[in-house]
Amino acid sequence: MTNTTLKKISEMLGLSISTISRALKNHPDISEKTKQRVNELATALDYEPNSNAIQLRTSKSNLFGLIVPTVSNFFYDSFIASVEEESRKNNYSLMILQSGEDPAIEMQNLKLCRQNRVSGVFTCLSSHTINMDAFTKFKDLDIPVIFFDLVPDVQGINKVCVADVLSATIAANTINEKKKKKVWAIFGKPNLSITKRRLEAFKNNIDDDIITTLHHANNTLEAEQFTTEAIKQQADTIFCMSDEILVGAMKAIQKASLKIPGDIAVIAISNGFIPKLYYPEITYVETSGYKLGKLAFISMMACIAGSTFTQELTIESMLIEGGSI
Amino acid sequence: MTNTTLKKISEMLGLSISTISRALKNHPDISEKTKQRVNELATALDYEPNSNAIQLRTSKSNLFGLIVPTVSNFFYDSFIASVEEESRKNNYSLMILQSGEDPAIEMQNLKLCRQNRVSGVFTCLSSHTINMDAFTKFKDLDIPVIFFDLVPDVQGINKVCVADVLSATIAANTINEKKKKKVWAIFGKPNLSITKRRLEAFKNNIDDDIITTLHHANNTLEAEQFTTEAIKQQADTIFCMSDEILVGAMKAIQKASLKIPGDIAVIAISNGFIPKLYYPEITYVETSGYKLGKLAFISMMACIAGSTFTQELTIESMLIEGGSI
DNA sequence: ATATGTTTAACAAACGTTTGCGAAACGGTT
DNA sequence: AACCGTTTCGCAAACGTTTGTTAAACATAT
Repeated sequence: MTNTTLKKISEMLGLSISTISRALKNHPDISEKTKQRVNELATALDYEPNSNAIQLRTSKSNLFGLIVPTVSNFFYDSFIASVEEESRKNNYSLMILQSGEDPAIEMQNLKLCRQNRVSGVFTCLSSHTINMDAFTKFKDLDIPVIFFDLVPDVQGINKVCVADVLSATIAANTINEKKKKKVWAIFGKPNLSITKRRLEAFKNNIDDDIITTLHHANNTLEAEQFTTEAIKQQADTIFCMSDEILVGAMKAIQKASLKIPGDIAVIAISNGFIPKLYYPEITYVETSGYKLGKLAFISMMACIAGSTFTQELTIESMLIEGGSI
Repeated sequence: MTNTTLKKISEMLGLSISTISRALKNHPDISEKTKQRVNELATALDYEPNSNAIQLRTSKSNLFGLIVPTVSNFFYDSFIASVEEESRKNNYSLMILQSGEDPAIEMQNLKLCRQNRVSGVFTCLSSHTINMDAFTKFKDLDIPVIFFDLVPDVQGINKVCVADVLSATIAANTINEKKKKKVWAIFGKPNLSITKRRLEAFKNNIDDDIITTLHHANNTLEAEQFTTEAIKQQADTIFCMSDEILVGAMKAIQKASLKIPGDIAVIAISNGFIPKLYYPEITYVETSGYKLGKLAFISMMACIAGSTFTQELTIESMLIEGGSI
């Protein structure tokens, strides 16, 4: 079976194509009687407008691109879920692309976005991306770009991020209040700006009389090794900058059969899923991918609506108490 | 700045639009000299073909739709990651839609797929979907549909799923070999066919002399409650049909401070992410979303290539030993 | 009767491509 | 000089819409 088009309907009804088009859009030029005839036949034939034709004619695409290192990640998946939800509600579709931390694929994905004439793109830079040239094309074409999470350190672009400084500060203060003595703070890859900000804020806010050591783990396994070492050194608290780190830390703690928080306390910055898997649940400072998605969408809609000045938005974070400290 | 089009290039070069089009596609009718001139200007102007125009003209969309209850799920996210990867490699884009278990939204999403003239759709039915009428439209339009994971119980459609019977059988056999005495087997929602198949296979394969009780948990919390009860009843093994169940079970076990596998053994059917979060790692029968995605894509490409007969494919599962049983 | 206004609908161009067909331009053969 | 075969390119239609402009039909007022 072939798709029904305006032409098909017009021929069956002996009307012109433009009349059909206007009738379906409830244009005042068309009489009620014809509108009714058209609508009846249209629904009978299951007419569904061809998006490609519409987009070609109107040069409006109602499509957003979303580029992420990988979909399979406890932070990004909730971000995506959130943006998809809003997009659908606002009559947009979402084209999702993964860069897999590969700048070349990232370029290819950006090109795909342009070829599909997206109305805007949400993107999280892979850690290796440095060259921002690719994004100037979007500026030239007036296609809004919203950077989220790992945002580049340049001015004049739209960014939405979690409150790195605030969340690390909250974590530090919580440790202070609990009168801890010896803290191992484990951070992620040292070159990421997200890492730098969290580390800086943590260092600046942790009490001076607490013995604090700072570490960088590149992955879960390294986090586990650091934690094992921390246990040997009789640290009383582990701070984890991210879920990836937390998973490693917990592995080490379970392996050593330590009681939380009696033998050792744990506190993390997290999206919230992982901390709730353990008992007692881990106390964490929430950085919600879901909320970030909502914020990113709002920012996008502002751009679409014509807002010319760029903005840097931040979601607040708050402490979610488990029983781990 | 406005987009570069064939027309623009043709005017600047004093050639016709069709010549430009052919030159860019390396058509033999065009002389090498003109091809070179055209290509140079095209790259200089950053020409990027308008997908909408191409798709309109050729009525080929190079777009797949993917509908899933939610992106934010440890099985679906890896499935999506897998399909996206393959799609990109094969020059297709992916439009991702969430149904949120709501049949109405599911209908809306299917309509969106049709309006965007997708080349095919991957879909996982939300548990409440029963009416298959919506999918007959796709059959009428010759748009292939690949059902995955939770597939409907009807004939003549393309399905890819994990090997439910096999994986439950493997789990049962593992328990048999370990000479366990008292097993609590916790399954998911009773109305799902995936639940029925796993339950049936498990029941049929577990040794008769093992005291086995079967339970249905609708969510993680219920799984936790069942497990607490199991501990009270001194069960020596917990079988978890899914990650959702496993998370609940582990919560209860940690709460009771039991040693795995000494005090209680655990075995699950899982995608693999959750089992590796604990120490010892949980022994599980692998049902990989990633592999399922690959398989689904292969099935899709077969349809696209013109394969007319429908197929039901299954990925094999295998036991991944942790230290939990 | 003509003039004027209102309702209703058709015409045609445009969006950016692809592609079948026709036609210049050119060289080579008799 | 007439013919023919290539090479190289342009013309025009089509994909399915939207939308500005024009035009028929009819009613109302002078």
